[in-house]
Amino acid sequence: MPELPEVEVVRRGLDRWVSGRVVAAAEVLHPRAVRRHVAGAVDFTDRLRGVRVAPARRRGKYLWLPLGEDLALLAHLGMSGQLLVQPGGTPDEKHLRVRVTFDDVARGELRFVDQRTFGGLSLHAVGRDGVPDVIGHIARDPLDPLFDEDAFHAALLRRRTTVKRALLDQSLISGVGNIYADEALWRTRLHYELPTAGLTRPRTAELVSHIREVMNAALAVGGTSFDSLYVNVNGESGYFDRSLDAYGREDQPCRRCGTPMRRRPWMNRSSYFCPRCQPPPG
DNA sequence: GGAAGCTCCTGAAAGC
DNA sequence: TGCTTTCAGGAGCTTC
Repeated sequence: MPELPEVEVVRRGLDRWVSGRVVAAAEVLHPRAVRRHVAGAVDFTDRLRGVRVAPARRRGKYLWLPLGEDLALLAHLGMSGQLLVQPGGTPDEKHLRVRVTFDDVARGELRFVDQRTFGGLSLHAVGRDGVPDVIGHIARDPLDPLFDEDAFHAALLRRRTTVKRALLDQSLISGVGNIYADEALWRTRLHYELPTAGLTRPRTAELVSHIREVMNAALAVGGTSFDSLYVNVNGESGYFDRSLDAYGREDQPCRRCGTPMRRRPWMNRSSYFCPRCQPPPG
C-alpha cells in the first residue's frame, strides 16, 4: 500500500523515465481514474496533448508532474495505484486505467494501473509555490527539510483527538499511512489511542524521529510491498515488509519483549501493537 | 468549526 | 465445488 516511501520511489522513477518528454496522446480507459478532473476525461486528454513534462515533485502521498508555468498532472496512488513505464506494444494490464504516450515512442509509455480505483490522475492549476491548488491543505511531510516540528507539536496539543488519528490526518503531517503509523508508534512505545493532549514536546520529537527512521529505512530498500499491489515504475516490488516490527504481526512475539502482538479493529482498518510496550492510556 | 463515521472499490481468503 | 461474507485502506464527504 503506497505511503510516502513508496510514492517517493515512484517519483524518482518518473524523474528518470518521464521528465523532459513531450506528451503525444493520453487515453482514459476508466472514468473513475480521472474523477477528480472535474472537466471530464475528454478535457483531460485534450489538455495533456503536446505538453512537456518537468521533473516530478511530491508532497506526502501526492506526486505531480509540472506541465509548463501554471499546470500540473497530479497523481494519487490510493490503495493500489501503480505508475508504470512500459515499452509500447506490451499487453495491457488487467486494471489499466490511463495510458500516456510520448513523441519519443522508443522510450516507452506511462501507464496508470489501479485495481481498487481509489487513486487517480487530474490536471490542476499550481500556486506560487508550485504546489497544485487542490492539495494546498496537505501538510509538509517529515522528510521535507521545511517540516516544522514545533508547529506540529502545537497542532497536536490543539486537537482533541488520539495520536494515531492525528498521524493519519494529512493536514497535520503528510505521508503517514496505517502501516508506518503502527511502526512509528511501536518504536516510540505509544498506544494508538493516547490523547494527543498528553504528548510532551520531547515525546513528539521522539515520535517524529521514529517516523523519519522507519520511512528512510523503507526508502533504502524500495518501499513496502505488503500485498504485492505496490511496485515502482519498472514493476518491481520493495522489500521493507520483511522489516516490519508491528504491522501484520498479530500473535507473533514482540521483537522487544516477546509478548504476543495484538490486532484491534480501528476505524474500518486494523491497529497492531504490543500490549506490554504500548499499554493503553488511563 | 472540529471530530468521528461512512463510502467508494476489487479481489483474495475464509467460511459454510 | 461454488457461493457468500469479510477484510484491506486513503481521503472526500456527511453527520453530529
